[in-house]
Amino acid sequence: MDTLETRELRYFVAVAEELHFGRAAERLGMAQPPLSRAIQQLERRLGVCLLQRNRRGVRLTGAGEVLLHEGRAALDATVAAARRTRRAGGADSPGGPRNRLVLAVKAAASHELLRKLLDAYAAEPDSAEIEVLPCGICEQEELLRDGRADVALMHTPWNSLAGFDSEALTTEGQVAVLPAGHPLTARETLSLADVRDVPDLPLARWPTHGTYAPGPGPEIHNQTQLAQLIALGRTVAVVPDSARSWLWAEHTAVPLTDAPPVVTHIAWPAHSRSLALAGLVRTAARL
Amino acid sequence: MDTLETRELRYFVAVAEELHFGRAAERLGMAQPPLSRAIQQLERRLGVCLLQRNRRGVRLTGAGEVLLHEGRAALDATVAAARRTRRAGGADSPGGPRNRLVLAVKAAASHELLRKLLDAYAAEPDSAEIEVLPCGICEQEELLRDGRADVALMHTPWNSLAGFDSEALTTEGQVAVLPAGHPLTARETLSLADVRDVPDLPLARWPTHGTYAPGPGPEIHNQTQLAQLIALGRTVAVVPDSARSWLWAEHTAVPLTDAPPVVTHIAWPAHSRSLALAGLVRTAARL
DNA sequence: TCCTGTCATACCTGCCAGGTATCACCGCGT
DNA sequence: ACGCGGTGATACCTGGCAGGTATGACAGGA
Repeated sequence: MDTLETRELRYFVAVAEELHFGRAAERLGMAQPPLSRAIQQLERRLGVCLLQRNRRGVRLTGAGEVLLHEGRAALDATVAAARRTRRAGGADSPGGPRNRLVLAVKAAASHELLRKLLDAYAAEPDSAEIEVLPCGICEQEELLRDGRADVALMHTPWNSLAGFDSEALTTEGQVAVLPAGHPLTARETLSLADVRDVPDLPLARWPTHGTYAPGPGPEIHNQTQLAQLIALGRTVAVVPDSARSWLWAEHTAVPLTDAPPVVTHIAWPAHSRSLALAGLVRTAARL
Repeated sequence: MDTLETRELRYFVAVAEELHFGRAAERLGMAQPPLSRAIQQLERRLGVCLLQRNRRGVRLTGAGEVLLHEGRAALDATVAAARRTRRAGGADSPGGPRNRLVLAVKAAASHELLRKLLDAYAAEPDSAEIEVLPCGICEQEELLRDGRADVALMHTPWNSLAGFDSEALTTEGQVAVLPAGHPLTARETLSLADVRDVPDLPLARWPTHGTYAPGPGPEIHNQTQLAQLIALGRTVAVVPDSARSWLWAEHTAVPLTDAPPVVTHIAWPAHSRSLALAGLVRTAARL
């Protein structure tokens, strides 16, 4: 009577994202009419108008926006359930599942810490196998939510810890990375204002949740690309202290006095009850 | 292909909870054979054995336990989606939905704070209507998760904030509530050890998530009952400072030196994006 | 005014969810 | 040893609904 089926949520989210029945149907691999009908049924069952059909496109109502957000969360939870169940599948005897844990890490971030963590955890008795899943800049939240990962290393203020349990591991300052020999490298320290408006060196832009903030600087996709652009004297970047480990000879790092500190956390879905995860977190907290 | 339907999750959770196909089918209002078949299909689709069918009952495998936990979370998320969408339904124009917020509060806890919060929020411009939903001792988490409530007042260390966003509002100490005239009331302060083992006054037990820890003291269901039992000289209780407001003449409160402080939080689902909620939280943080 | 793009309607069909009847199997009493 | 009760699995059928095709209604633009 009043329970939404996953299928209906999938359909609605597709339509709400495309704002176009035809394209949504194509994306779902079905014809448009049954999709229209399914959405109508959904609206009737909920007793709520979700979409405002003006000829020439579709708009979300307030209730539609709510269902889009809540429905996405619910869909994530269901695919996470399927994935985690499959993952737990191989080992079976209730005694020793010998779980695998998938750990999501921003590529090249917190490398030292990660190495220490993996070594320390492997030395524990009964440690599970850890699969390291390298991911993009802000992808960890999504990976945890949809079950592709069980635990992640996150970095505030870039990642949001909302909805996860977490434990802070380390705090570090940030540095400006400049081309070696640039006039600013003569200074002992810099402020954010100093590097934000260098005329010849626009500040590099990282994607936040897949999109780039507008600005003059180049759009950076990975660390190597960034290193190269800095070495070529085309840009300047603000990165955590620990990034010094991958700097080149053509780079110079200058500490920033007023950049927000970067805190590395280990984070996991709040409802998690895995013993292996608990062990990993305990190990991390002791580092 | 690989997406779990809500129906399948409902079925599996029922079987996993009952550990009995017949009873689960009855609970679901269906016959047993289709249920058996549905679970088999689920196992085949996931490629995982979820249940160990020993004649004479059923047991969960490791993967089954994972799916039970994750599936419950996913089901909660879907019913929450439906409920919140319905609730957002009445008002429609994208401009002013005039939302209602449902606020879950442990009955009689933080009464003063709640009054101040409601008054302050009502005085705000554009404040939404707040429906106060009184609930049991540890029910708030469940209400938030399945969408019956949008926001709650919680009290650590009793409530867990895992999976929610929250803002701490007040901190208070705890007091021991004794029958007036009891020898211990002569003391200025007490320690937990003092009240834990009073021979004639066993410590009252509150339910935690629906179950009572074992112990000698009486099982308390509500505050009136507790007040009466203390007044009759049958038990002693440890309660937050603010509970002094409902004490009787036959009660005496003595501060405890080593009880953990009680922190009142306002908490809400981490992914919430409601403007009305944001306003309420802002008001609360300013109190 | 036609044409185009959009969503809704009408109607049909095949599949699958669910029901009934029954089986296979085990434990347990006598 | 034998039947009996209780368990989950199998076989088979059927109705409803998900999904497809064809087409309509309607708005906006040239």
